[in-house]
Amino acid sequence: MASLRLDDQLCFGLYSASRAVTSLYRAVLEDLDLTYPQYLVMLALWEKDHRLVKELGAELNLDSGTLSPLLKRLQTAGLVIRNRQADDERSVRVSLSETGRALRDKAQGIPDVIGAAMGLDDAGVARMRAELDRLTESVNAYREALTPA
Amino acid sequence: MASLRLDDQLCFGLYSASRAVTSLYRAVLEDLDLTYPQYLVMLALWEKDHRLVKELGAELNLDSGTLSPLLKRLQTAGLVIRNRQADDERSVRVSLSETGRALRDKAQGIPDVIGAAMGLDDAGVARMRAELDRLTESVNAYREALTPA
DNA sequence: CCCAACTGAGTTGTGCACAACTGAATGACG
DNA sequence: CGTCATTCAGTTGTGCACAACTCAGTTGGG
Repeated sequence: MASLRLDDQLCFGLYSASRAVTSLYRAVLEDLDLTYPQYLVMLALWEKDHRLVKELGAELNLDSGTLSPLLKRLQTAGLVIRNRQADDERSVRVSLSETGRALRDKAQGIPDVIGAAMGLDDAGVARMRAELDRLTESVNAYREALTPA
Repeated sequence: MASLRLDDQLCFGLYSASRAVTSLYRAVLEDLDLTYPQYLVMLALWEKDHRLVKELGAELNLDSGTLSPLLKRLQTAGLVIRNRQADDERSVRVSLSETGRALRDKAQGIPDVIGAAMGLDDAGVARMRAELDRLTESVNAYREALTPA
């Protein structure tokens, strides 16, 4: 029987760590005028441009309720362009603008800064990453079993 | 030189894990009509009742901008009571109502459910918790060095 | 061919997080 | 003692996250 003590709970550690990292990103991303979720979208697009909103949602696990306004803000900032697909008018393709592509240079140093802040070597990062992925998968599977799909 | 690839980044793993766990809590806490941050406040109060808003903020790392409306909602729900301190009119003490204290019984089983969903034994939880705490501390120290306090 | 079911993006409403601010209460100090 | 800085809770405004919904577009079955 696990206790209700705050200190014992892994979830609170996770929640704290996630907020600490987001807070560091806030400071680091100030230069680029991006929020952390916006940065994640840019990362996805720098890796592979011209994606459907649906594809971005699948990669980042975000629904249209989060992505639509976020992408609208990125478009207003001049970083991305949105076009309805001709062959399927329901879909919207998101592409980097020239400015958006250029911003990648300014972002080059960010992963190293974050890595340094975490104080982990490559092996430590890889191990923790693997553990977190396993935990995410386990928790999601459990939740999906609860919620009748 | 770390890459800008989304898959490589520990931060994204952390972000995903945190959201997955919160999502599971959403399902589990539905019965109690609590959100996850509200549940954290209740945990803190079940552990030690009659706390100042400032103390809750220090324990949960939340400022008044988050806590004030959250506590107002808990009060509206009849779970807590807020009183200005007589000896220092700036401070507000938060106490459990009878209903709030009673809710603890309904919450007893939650940690075990979450533990089961994570699929970790006690040692695994303890180890991960320790790693996350170390990471949080490291990241916060780094960020505080960046931001001229 | 038609229509019912489904899909994809967007909107609305709620509740965090957090920065920046307000305003009252307290404390420090010259 | 007066005043100036600090402290504490609360408010305002922005941006996620997510549920629930809308609505146009597409698809599949009869």
